[in-house]
Amino acid sequence: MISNSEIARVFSEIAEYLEMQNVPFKPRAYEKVAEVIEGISEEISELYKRGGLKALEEIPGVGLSIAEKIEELLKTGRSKQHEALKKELPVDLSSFNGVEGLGPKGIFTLYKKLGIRNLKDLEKAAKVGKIRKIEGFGEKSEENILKGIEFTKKSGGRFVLGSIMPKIREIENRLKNLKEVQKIMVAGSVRRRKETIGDCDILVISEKPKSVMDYFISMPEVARVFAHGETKSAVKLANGLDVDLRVVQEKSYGAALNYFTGSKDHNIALREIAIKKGYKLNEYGIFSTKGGSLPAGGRGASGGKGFKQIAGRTEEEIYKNLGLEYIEPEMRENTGEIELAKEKKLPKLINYGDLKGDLQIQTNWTDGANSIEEMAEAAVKLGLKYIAITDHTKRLAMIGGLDEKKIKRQWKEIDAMNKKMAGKIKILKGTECDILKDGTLDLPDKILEKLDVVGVSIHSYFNLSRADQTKRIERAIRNKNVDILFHPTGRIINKRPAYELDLTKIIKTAKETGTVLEIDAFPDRLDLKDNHIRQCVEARVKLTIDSDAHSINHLSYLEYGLAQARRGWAKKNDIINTWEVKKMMSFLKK
DNA sequence: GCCGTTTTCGGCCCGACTGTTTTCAGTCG
Repeated sequence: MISNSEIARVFSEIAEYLEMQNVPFKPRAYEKVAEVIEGISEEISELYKRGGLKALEEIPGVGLSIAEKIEELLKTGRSKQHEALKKELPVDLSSFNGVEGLGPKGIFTLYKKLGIRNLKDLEKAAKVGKIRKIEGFGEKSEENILKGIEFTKKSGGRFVLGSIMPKIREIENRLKNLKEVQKIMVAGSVRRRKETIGDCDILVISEKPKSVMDYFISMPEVARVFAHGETKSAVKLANGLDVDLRVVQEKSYGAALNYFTGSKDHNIALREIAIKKGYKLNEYGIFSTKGGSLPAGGRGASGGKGFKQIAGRTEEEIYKNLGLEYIEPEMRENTGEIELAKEKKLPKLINYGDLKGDLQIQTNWTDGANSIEEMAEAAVKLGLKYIAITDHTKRLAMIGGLDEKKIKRQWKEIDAMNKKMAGKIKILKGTECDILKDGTLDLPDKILEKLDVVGVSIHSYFNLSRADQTKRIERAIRNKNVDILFHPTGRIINKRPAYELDLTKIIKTAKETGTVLEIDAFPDRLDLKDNHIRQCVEARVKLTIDSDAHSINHLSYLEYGLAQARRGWAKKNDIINTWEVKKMMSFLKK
């Protein structure tokens, strides 16, 4: 059955084909629908099975015409319109992704004039100087295309947030230390803490933008400069990350921060609200459009001239003037937060720093790098009050998974360590017990019932059918000794997709059995992911945010799990390791 | 092609920068 992301890809390609042919408005409609579908956690096929065409039309951005195309895709796996467009314009759209500065119009021209269909054709034509001869292109654009091809070959794709964050913070701190910089903030998808980011937007207030820009484009890690202006510069770092720097005035800082934080859809919705109120919203502020006249356009024209600025200094006053509650950056995806903000009914999100414990930690008893004591000491430094030691079990023989005998020996060490560290931290006896193929567990019940924290997870047979995988997991969490399902979907970002499973069903079963689902905070796992988290919160299934640390350096990954929890609209009370150890344990053992 | 406490028809977000132009289209966010 065709998956949500495959459906989304078909629609985004239709959008691009239509864009190439200069069709008005439709591209945006298809593009929007692709984004929405990508973000839906339930499989569209399930939705359709349940409610037919009607249910499809319930999806925001889907009307009758697109609903029918989804139906066609579900039934035949293909779309006639998509294939017709592809036949008419046989270019490999995905291969051009990431060639900076070349969009649908450019691709169209190059196809018509030179028959370029893919990246290889493009490279060949550019190398022999054919592109510069095409009207609308020149020497410079040809050069940029070649550079773009080089970089897509090298990097390509999006960055895992947790792996790129240290670099971003380093640059942020360096800029912060410039005496010309009064204030600095990283905006964009980084501020919204998306699990992967395509680029990084940095905003500063400065009286001397030129010297800030000059410093920025000459940083040692800058590999290419795309733009270098008074208010905006854009570079690519040697690691492939695109970084944009914008200088704004203090009176527009809040508006700019809001604008550059996005998401795009959130911003569009805000602007529509502004228009209805007789305002204009742009990156300079909210402006009254009544009685003013439009400024002359053209190069260098700034947004607000001729209008009266009503707000813009802070984000708070932007939202306030639009009649909205302040919306946290992690929620700004236009998936219902604006409606709630209108009614002043936004949830109070869990805060960074709210975690008191970590319920998944590996040690050198199996594949971890550090001892129980070292992990505990590191946790104390982070301000945690309790941790669970959850080494793997014997099925993972390769890494020396614990059997009955060995885990009993580990208990003795934990007992001794608890004595030694009494008052500083509580170390809980746990396991990351393997779920076997049939859904039974890798340790006997008589061991499991003695543990403080029983986590279970899948490390084998990723290819079972959806029905079998779901049954397997359900059987495991129905074991009365099981407390938590670790990394429930098994995906590794940019490496491995989630195994086939019916998560909606798992959530239902977890609700019934009181099983906690995990938000594994390891940067390339983030499993559950944001929209799954939201599904759990809505179903009132409790969650835990764990680092899955394999060394003392990994404990700080909790931050990234917490960020996803906020993106999933989780409140403090939805997450059991925000509780004191006593309350948390009595919940698990209930 | 979608959508509606201004609309079931007539709208559809907005500005900076670049390259190739001599007034603007394309791209990006």
